[in-house]
Amino acid sequence: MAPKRKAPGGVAAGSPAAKEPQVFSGCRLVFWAHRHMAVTQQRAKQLGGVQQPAVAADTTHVICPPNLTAQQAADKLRGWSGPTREVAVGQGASVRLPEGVAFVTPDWVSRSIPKHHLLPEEQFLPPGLAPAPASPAAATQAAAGHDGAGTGGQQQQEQQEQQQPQQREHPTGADAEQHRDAAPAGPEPTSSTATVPFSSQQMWAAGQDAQQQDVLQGPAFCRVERRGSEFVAVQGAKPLQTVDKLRAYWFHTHTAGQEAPPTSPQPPKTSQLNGVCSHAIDKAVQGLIMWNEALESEEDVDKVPGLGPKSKVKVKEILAKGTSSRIAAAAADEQRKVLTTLLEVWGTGTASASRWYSLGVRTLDNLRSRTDLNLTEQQRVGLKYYDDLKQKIPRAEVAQTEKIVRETCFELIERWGGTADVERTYCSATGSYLRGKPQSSDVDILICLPPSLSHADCHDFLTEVYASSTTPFALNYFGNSQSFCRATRYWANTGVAEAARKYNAAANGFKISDRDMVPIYRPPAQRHHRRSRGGGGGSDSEGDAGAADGGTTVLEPAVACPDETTIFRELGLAYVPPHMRYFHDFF
DNA sequence: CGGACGTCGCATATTG
DNA sequence: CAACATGCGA
DNA sequence: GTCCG
Repeated sequence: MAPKRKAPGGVAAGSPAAKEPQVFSGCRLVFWAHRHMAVTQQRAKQLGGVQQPAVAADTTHVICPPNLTAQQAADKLRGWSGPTREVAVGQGASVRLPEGVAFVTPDWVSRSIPKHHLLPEEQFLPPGLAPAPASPAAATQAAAGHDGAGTGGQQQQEQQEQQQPQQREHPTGADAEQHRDAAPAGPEPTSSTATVPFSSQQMWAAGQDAQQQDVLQGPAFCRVERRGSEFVAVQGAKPLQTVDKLRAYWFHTHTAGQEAPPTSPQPPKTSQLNGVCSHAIDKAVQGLIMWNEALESEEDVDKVPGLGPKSKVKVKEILAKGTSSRIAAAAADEQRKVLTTLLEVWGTGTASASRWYSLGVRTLDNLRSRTDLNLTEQQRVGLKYYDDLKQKIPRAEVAQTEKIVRETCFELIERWGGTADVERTYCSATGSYLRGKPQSSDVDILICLPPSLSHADCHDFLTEVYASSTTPFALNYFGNSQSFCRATRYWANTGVAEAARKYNAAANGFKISDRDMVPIYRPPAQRHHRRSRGGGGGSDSEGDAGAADGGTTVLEPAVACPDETTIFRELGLAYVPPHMRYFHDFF
């Protein structure tokens, strides 16, 4: 513990301060966090916070490591004799915390700064100190700690798949699950082989109350069985390996045999608005996040993979000054601000936003009043419901929606004369909800009719109808986070030539869509000239056995996957349950 | 240095 | 009007 | 912005 060290470089604290809002004035802060928090500490102090060596009567906040356990907290608080409040933190354990002191993660500091005001402390409670639900059934929230730690906490954040930046090193939320998977800690009764209903499939198949489906908690080792049309089975830490494998492959950041315990640098911010560079920047950020050692010297920065010369300069600047000149520049950049706002209108991409800007649009009201811009239908809708669309939907509401749809669905099946194979019906919310997010920006419900009703024509009221043979692919497509989806496809494309060869001697990869998985051949020299645009459209040039684009050939036969586990197996990957299918979503 | 950086379907714009 | 190109979200 | 050929 010696949190009191100055940031490296000893840059005069306060120099950049001049006009910065003193966000933390009046705060008396105790830092329980570690070395790599030096910059955060420094910033908090620059902005008016007063650091204290230990909890005292006038302490307002304790900044904790995100993975702080109740036990650790208790240890650090030994010697505190003031008034306390008791918090039950699960497994019958409880901890006594000083009255009137807020316990928050470092995120509270870093997120409050750009907001220019203090964010609600409850939303940054370290999961280890989150009050445990009274009963398992009431675990509805705190599902994966998100709620307990902070419902949303980022409702109106820039990106919608929030909370991720802390992933790796900060086992909060769903990550906590992962970490427990990897390294079961004391109190968890991992010996139990109980089947844990961690996701909805089991609940509905068993005809149970949909309300209980939120239970993502439970013994770390989920042992899951086949239910309905889907498998959901996990055991041990393998899913994590798969996640890491895909992540490494996707980002090309093969950090030499790194799989160390949580220690890390601070998660960098992502920027939007970058068309082409974003991939490179994501990669650099990913490299930083994966890096498990504190960055203290410039030489340290040079060791991080994925950083090119430009990125290194920026990281080094942050290392030295605690901030980057680019941040101030970006904040002051009018055009950037306007574009960012315009991009928030659904249906608007960089092209439209830039065009409008060049035509003088500066605000949403400009956009509303202009008649010369020819908004698309989607953009009109997006503008009209701008505020509504920014609203997040609480998890409970998604659950309710899902329940209603499911009941109606099964009722309909019955009315249509669906038979006993109704067990092979799928009707569940997917997307971020399935991944355990405390709130969602939309409700995706995937319905797959049972084989006995495969002939049923529902096209007049459903736009997407999946044949039962395609449901595993649909699930895989809709259930995964975007980045996980990308990574999986990328892996299938280029990472499993061997497996593909077994299907077709000419194949060197697979192509996965939302309805099938087919072997493909892609010419090795794909990094070469390419024509204008891929042949997305209908049949063209190539005559026989599957069309192609850029020389890629689609081959036979398609891979038959009766369930999602097969997809993973064919790709040589350990099955990953839906709620673990993301890494670090910037999207 | 030049080119890729995932892939798809849909809606809309442009072109012939 | 059809064929193609672009923009967009997922 | 970075990697690859």
